[in-house]
Amino acid sequence: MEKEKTDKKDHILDVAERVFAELGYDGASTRMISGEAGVNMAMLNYYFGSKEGVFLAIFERRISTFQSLLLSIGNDENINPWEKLDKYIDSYVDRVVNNNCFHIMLNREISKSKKNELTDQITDIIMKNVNVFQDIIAEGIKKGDFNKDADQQLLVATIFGTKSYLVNTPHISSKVLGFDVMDQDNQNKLLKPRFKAYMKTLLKAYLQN
Amino acid sequence: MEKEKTDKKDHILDVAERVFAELGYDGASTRMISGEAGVNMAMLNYYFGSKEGVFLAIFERRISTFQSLLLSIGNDENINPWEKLDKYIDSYVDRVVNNNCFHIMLNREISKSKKNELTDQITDIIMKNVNVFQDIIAEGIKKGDFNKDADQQLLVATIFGTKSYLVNTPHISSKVLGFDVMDQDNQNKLLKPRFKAYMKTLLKAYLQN
DNA sequence: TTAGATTAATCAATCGCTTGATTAATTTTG
DNA sequence: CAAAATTAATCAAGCGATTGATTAATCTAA
Repeated sequence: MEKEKTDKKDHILDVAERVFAELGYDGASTRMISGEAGVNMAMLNYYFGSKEGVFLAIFERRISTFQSLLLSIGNDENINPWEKLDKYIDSYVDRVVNNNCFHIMLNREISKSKKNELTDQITDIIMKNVNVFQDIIAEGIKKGDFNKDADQQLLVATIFGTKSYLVNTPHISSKVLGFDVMDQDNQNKLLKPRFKAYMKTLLKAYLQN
Repeated sequence: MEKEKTDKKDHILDVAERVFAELGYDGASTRMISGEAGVNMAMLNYYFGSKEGVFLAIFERRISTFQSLLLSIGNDENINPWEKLDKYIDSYVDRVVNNNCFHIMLNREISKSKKNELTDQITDIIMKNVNVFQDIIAEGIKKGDFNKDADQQLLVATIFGTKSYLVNTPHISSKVLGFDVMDQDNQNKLLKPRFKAYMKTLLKAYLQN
């Protein structure tokens, strides 16, 4: 029973994540989510307290493991900055593409220019990921591996922005790339390897002395 | 009266653009927009027919001149691809940063993964801008100025994605850059020149043979 | 006077959420 | 063990509030 309960909650979160990504937080109604998940509407509030509670539950489910994964790369003292960069890119691309619905949802909320409790929470979490990346760059510059004139901050904008463009605006990026980036098969066979290779080449070109 | 009417409509669109950027299309109510604009709610429908009509009016007001500006750069036969790239970046950065509210609004809508009439219209317009950029790159590669191994498509993702990161997620980018990117003074003195210089350096590093 | 501009009042629809009741599962107790 | 008591899960119904939109009355200006 305990197992089934967890599965059901997980199922609701799966559906909610997709619907939020499709229609946005405001555009998605609790009736729609519960309907597509095949549960009574009151269950959302029973399990998660509120609509915002559902959103936060999706959030918490995704971030914890990802966070520690990236940190372990950043703190690994046995590899040099170039290798760290490669590893970071590989892990980041895999994760972001696999959980694209979540990242679409995430980005939509954080792009509201008016602050609120929710955006503040999201900002804090995202900044941790950003800091790991920035530390890698800073270390590489300090050690003399990377070009000291590189703009660390805007480089952050480039890696995370390029990802956002590909994942968060699928209608555009699909037209640009010539295949459906929302299709899981395309993601694994076409998008991921190409994105990784491109990003490494780009960073190498910019960061090398 | 005719003049005043135009001014009033423009004022409504200014307010609506900002409110849409702050709260998203769904999150912004017609009551809120009319309230902040100081007009009766029914005026929105009187002038623009519907909430979506307001949104589209904002859209039409912004795109036409921008479109032809970029096209004139792309079609200029008196300058080489490198110069075109520089000009494109300058114009694009200026425009996007100046009209950041509009672009936040724009990006939020296009990042809904579920298609609708609105997203289709937006997609078409955006693709025109993208195509101008891509033509410049393709021309440069063809002429031998740019590295033929460059990934044209992902380069599109990088320039537009980097911009999105800086402009559309101001809470994040402000923390990364260390100043408020929504402040107009910071935009002109700090963000624009730095963004332009960085983008040119980055593209040069990646595209040079 | 009259067409256009503006208003307050109102519409039906939908929103998130709560309720009270019912069923299913678990625990307690004799 | 089995009856009783308790808890958890699920449901249909409906709440008040808000949404975008419309109406009809009023006002303004040429």
